[in-house]
Amino acid sequence: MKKLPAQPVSGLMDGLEVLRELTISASPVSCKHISEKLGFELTRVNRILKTLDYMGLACRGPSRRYLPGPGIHVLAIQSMIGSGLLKRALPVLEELRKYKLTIALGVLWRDSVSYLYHNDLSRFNAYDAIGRLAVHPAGASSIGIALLSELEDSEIRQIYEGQEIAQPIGSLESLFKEIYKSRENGFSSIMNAKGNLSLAVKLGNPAYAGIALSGIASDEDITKYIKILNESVDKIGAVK
Amino acid sequence: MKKLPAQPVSGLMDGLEVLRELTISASPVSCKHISEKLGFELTRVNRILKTLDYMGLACRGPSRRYLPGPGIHVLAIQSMIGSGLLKRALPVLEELRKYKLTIALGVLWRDSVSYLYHNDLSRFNAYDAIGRLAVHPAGASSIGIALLSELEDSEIRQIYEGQEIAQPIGSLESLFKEIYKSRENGFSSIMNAKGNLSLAVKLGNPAYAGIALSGIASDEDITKYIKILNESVDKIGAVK
DNA sequence: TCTTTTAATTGCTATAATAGCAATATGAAA
DNA sequence: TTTCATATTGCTATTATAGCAATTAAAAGA
Repeated sequence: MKKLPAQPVSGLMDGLEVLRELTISASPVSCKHISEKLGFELTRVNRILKTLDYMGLACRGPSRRYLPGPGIHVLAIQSMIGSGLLKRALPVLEELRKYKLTIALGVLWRDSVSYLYHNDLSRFNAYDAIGRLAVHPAGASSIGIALLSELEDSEIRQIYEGQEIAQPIGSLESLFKEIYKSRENGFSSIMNAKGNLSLAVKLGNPAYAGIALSGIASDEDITKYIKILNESVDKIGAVK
Repeated sequence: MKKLPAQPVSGLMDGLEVLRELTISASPVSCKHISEKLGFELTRVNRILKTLDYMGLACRGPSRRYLPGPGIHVLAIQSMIGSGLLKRALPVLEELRKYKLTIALGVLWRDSVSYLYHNDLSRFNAYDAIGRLAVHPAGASSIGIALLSELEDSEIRQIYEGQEIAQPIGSLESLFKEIYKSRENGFSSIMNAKGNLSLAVKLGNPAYAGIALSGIASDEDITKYIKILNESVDKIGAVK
């Protein structure tokens, strides 16, 4: 982890954390919820939300809860431009459709994975796969496990302090077991309720995203798919 | 414009402005450039950039200039999820391809328009149109003019203070002439070097984006296209 | 409809962060 | 190697902030 600068701008750090929580919440959220989720003092959360509201990045909805405001469209597009990941990754991910598996690209923030691309059994064209932007618990996602495995144990414990852990993992102990396996293997592997596997590898060093193939029969040789995923990582990384 | 809250978080406001400038810059930028562009004190810009660096949202490149860091991918995906605009707009924009015109969706920030979607003469499928994420001077864009027309004259003057104004507009006086026309018409109309028209309307109230059709022959009846654009706006607005 | 409960919002002020000047350090350019 | 331009940091007076508690505003319940 990078060293904290001598005079960090704490309003920027905390403010962005609050904004992120807004963006990945499926419904409007209360000051109280954010305060508890992020461990921030209630008044501070309120002041941040009112500042985001002023900037157009949040707005107060019914029941005095907050949701993203119209300014989020502007920030989203600007961030996508600055990121350039969509442009680089799309052709590579589209190429993976030939395997008829589910393809995903996602990122981790705290205990959640956000998907930029998710192509269920490769059935969709790119814009449907992109349009399936969604958030899932990190513990229930092979990408989530892969990316959590890059964090320090203490940081992981802090993230999950006071949080429930989603099925199928169910406990912090089980989560760590999966994380340790991922560290050892260099990829993560999760089996779903149907007995199929989801395999994920990390993108970037240090990792900022993960890509996954899932729907793999559990008796198949997974080394083939790990190789395919790692080649995709190399291609995405190489594209200008 | 919304009222400034009693205790705004100034680090969040200024910090996000700096981040935006990073995201839309085609190459790494210096502290000095950002200071002059945004009118911020140099040391403050440096502190903000160091904080963004710490957060992973910026990193220091060669020649001590800054560019977006790997964390921008995470913020980009989260913002896109919180925005939901891509999912809503894509089907509507794809429908417009039947007119064989150039289709665009973009947003305004300061003197720049950022395009989420830009489909040159409708030739591309969605993912190429999305992948053409780019930034252009607002004054050279029909979407830019349409969105600038929503701002107060004083705010526009402040944005362009000390900035050069891109061709074909060329001067602040010409820019205001186009803006006044857009306010009067309820849409903006720009003619390019080839004598074709670009028409844009605003999306959202207050507007947060614009959509445009361009490559229209200057002798065509534009009311047809204005109607089409306004219908598209209604469709995008209506989709959940 | 009225009362109670919950939580957002704001007043207030001691504390800590910050703004920003100027000095220093670091690369880039000559 | 020297010079120049700009990033970075030291320093401190000033201002913003943190956060408690009071007040206000909804939501929920009777």
